[in-house]
Amino acid sequence: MPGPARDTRSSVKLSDVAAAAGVAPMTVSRVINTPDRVSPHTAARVRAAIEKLGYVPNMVAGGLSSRRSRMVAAIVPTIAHPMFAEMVQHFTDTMRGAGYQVMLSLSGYGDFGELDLVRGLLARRPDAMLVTGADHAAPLRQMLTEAGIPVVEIWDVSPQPVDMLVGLDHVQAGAAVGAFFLAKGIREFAAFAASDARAQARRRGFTDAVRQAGGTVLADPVLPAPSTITAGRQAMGALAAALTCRTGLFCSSDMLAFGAITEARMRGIDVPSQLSVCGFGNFELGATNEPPFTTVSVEGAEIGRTAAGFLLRRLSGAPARDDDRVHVPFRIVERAST
Amino acid sequence: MPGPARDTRSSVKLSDVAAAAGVAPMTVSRVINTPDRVSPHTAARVRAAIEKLGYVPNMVAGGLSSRRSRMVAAIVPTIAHPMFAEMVQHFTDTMRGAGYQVMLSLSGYGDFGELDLVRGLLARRPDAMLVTGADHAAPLRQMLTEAGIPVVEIWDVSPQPVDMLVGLDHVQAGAAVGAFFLAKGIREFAAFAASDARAQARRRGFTDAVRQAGGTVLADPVLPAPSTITAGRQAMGALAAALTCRTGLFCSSDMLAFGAITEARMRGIDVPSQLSVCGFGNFELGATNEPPFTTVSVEGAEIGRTAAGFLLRRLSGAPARDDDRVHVPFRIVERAST
DNA sequence: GTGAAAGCGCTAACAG
DNA sequence: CTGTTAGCGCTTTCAC
Repeated sequence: MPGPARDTRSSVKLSDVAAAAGVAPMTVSRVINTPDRVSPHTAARVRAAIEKLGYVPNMVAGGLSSRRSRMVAAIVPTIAHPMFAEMVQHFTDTMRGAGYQVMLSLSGYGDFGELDLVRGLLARRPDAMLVTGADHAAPLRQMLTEAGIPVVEIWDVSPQPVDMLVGLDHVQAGAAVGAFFLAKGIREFAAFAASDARAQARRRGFTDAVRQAGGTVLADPVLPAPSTITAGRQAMGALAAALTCRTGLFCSSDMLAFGAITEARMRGIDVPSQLSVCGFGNFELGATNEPPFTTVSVEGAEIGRTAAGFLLRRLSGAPARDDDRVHVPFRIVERAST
Repeated sequence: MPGPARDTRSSVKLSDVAAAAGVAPMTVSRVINTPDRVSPHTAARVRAAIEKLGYVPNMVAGGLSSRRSRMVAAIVPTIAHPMFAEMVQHFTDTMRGAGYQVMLSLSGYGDFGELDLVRGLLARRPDAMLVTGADHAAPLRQMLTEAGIPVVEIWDVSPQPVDMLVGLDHVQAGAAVGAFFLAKGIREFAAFAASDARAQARRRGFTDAVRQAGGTVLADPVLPAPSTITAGRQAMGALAAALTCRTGLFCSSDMLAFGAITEARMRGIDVPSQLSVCGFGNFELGATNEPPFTTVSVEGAEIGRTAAGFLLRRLSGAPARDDDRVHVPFRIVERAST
């Protein structure tokens, strides 16, 4: 038989409340989960007992029985990035508003052991799952599929999403920045991009676009992920000597752009007449800088809310639909740096 | 009897693996949890079956039975603040390294509904809990105590911690900044502080210290939490006219300090000769700024790791000790702004 | 080293 | 509207 409790923690359980209130355990369960199916009078008595005993329901037991954990798992690479922090914040807020707890996991950059991470999360039987990225290895895709729960992939596009998708087309975003510079008559370019796949996709979209239009790419160094201000300053230091005529610089993150602009100021390179700079992410940093700088704005909050909305719709029983795969829009916010 | 599964998700269970491997369910459980108590040969057979069937253990069931969830709950106000982001990152990393998943909850500033939040988390029967702040209302304290699990409070000090503590003395940090300015011969002061309790404690420590030394506090506006660069710029705009002689400005966050310094530059106020600025948090922003600015450094990473270490020690069965209540050190990092 | 039996605390389904 | 019954999938304990 099962051993004694490992400790005496909160041993008050549903049946204790039931006994105290003089009702069946099931009635207590109903008061907690479906109060409108209990007479107001009984409910009041039960609630008094709950209060008096300090009863905290055991959702582990409830989850085992009902096969619903009221919990969703979310995997993001980091929360140090304002975009993800904001997205996570809104995702968790929306989910909690609907009665779901979010179990957040930080995967770091590099995808090492993402399969184990997902397995560990699925072992907790979440009702749904959010994952960052849409380019998963086959075993991971399979595990996600076989879990039989709604899955939403965010922050990336894919021709073959596992299930739902709230993605951003990073290549297209980079290309848009290229077109933006080209429209200003700029013909020399540089790109600073972090090493992660999404940053590189933006960089590639950018360099491909400007080269196709006959532009020259002076440099496109790969910088460590996650991006830092320091990396931007250093990359700018290295680029400075190569600048001859007006150059369009695209940075895969506002952190890099901020560093680049700071370094340019120190070196007497004028922004925007000698160096035209566009960042990515629309962090507060860029808007309040002097000069405020141009950036690509992506609504992290909207990604979080949309992803949550998709999962909640499915969790409420709605079937899969065509429109639960969306690309989130981005827009170039033009400021004084270009 | 219980209904059919709500869905067909991953119906492969421990007993299926056992059947496939030709052993008892208990043996499969041992292979997963205590592999050294199973013969290598049997273990290999079981592992093959697990692999073949794609079995993912159900920790909900396991948790109900063993009364251990291998999960810890953590509550922080926000992850938008680099200090908390870093702390959370290291806390979760350390915990995961020891086999614990972290369930992160963001409480926002304002403490509204923190009791419900904690109740909801305890319903999941975490093995331990981290909470931010140490000044909790009585019902919350009681709930935490009665949960019977190790609790660590961080980021604040308290004469009466619920259990363990990894705290920072914010009043003392503010006072140290005051002393730092005073030692430079500064006699006029200002403080920009966010409205949250910790920021106000730092502000109070600062203003009390400088007033006690005969200094004058020109202004100490309360700004919205969380702190933004914009708020710092605006507060600086309002303060500018009042500056006469060299003034020491303490900001409760590097965000505010950054905004203040940017605004000062725009207004032709020289830093540090006319305005001496010290921030708080040691964000990358301050180190890379021109001029780099002085700040109070607190190791978020260390708080996270220490808190995790405390919980893990307790979880491994160690009793409460005197030294599981520590104050984390802070230090003033002097840079060009002072 | 391995197995069998007995629940962990809760809820689905059915009965009244 | 309320109660009864039978598990959810796993681990504890004890026996071999």
